[in-house]
Amino acid sequence: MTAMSSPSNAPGTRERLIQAMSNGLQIGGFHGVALNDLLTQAQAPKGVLYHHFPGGKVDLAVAAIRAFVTHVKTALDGLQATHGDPFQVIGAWLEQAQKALEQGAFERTCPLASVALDSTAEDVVLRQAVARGFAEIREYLESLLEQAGVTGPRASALAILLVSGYEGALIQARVAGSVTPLEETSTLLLEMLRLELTTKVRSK
Amino acid sequence: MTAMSSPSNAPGTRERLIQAMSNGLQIGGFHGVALNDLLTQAQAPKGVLYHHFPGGKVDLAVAAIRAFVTHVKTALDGLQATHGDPFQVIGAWLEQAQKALEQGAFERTCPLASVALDSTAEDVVLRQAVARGFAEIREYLESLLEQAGVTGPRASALAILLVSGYEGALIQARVAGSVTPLEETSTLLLEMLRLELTTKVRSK
DNA sequence: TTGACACTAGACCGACCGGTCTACATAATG
DNA sequence: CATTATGTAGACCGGTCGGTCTAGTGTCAA
Repeated sequence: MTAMSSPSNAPGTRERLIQAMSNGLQIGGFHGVALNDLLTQAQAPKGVLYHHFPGGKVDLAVAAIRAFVTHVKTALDGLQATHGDPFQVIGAWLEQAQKALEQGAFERTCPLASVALDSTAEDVVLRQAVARGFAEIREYLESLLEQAGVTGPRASALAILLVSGYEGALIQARVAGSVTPLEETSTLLLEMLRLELTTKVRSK
Repeated sequence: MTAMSSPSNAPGTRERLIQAMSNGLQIGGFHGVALNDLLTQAQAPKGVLYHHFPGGKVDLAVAAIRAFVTHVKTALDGLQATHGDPFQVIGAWLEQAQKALEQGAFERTCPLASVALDSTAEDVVLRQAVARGFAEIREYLESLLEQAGVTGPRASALAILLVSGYEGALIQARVAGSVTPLEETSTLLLEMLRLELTTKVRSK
């Protein structure tokens, strides 16, 4: 193995490329982001991209999606460490999303969503990566809800709703240039969750 | 005025272009769709596009967005005519969306969402068109809920949630290649709505 | 030392994109 | 009939895209 670089070292070129692609996907989507821009942003020449990602743009995008999902799960892990109650974890997650939205001036959305929408049926690998990402996040939320006493199928349905509401709210917030859609959606989502949890606790 | 063509006549070239762009936006998004493809699809040469839409691609997309929103509102009007209860109208709307999703083999999504995500901050007109479209749909749902006795602010919040859930569910359904996300989301959304309406009726 | 290998580096290319341009058909208007 | 509006038609262009190619660099192992 080479002296340095591969996994876990400096901000390695490979990682910078992934980071740049992640940014690009959040801002402009898969078709909207130009490879040359990413390379400029990552201070890297063309060849290095082809070296690390033989599959080119698609390959890099898949890596960025994977990295993003990992990032989300890590963030949720962190929240889980500071908040005992699953309900509070989800509340904190939505709150955090709102702050991120404001900080990003409403230009950053979920890369999963953007890739999901501007990919066509031919982009099989891209779609699969997104599908898997969503599934992982849903599973995480699902297990969180189950910890709070919600039964399997119900937890699964609620996890889907949480993701639906979150993604849909981000879309509306972006074009409106306002946090209101996310705010209102979060409030109602949490309201519903609270209702669910108290009911479940009663029946426990 | 010319003998024929302008508004409401044959399937006019202009309308065919709008229709093609609408398809394109639903399938590949703004950046994902090629003008040449649209022209082939609409059996029209380049010049005719420039004639009808001096602003080019953006102009055409705005028209397609407008047309789509009108189409949605018309569809809701139709549902309202056959279903007296606002709750049933929304239920029928979600059901219809599910059928459309299956018929389109999960490739057609809401053009509002796709444009919202693959447009950047520079695409002002595009963003505004989408923002207005979302606002109009929300207002429609809001008035529907108010008819059912929900008070203003609450109706507004619920309208936002409905759109959020709907859009987010479509995204998940698309990449999953399954109606399940939309099914589950719809069920929970309607459940919440029913709870809301019975509560309101009681307090009426 | 030297060969192999991982990585960096950027010039280059064909394809395609959106946009512009000029030419033509049709038909209402004077 | 001539004129002008409106709409149809497609060749053409500059710019940019993603992808490929060849060359250079540093560091291991033999």
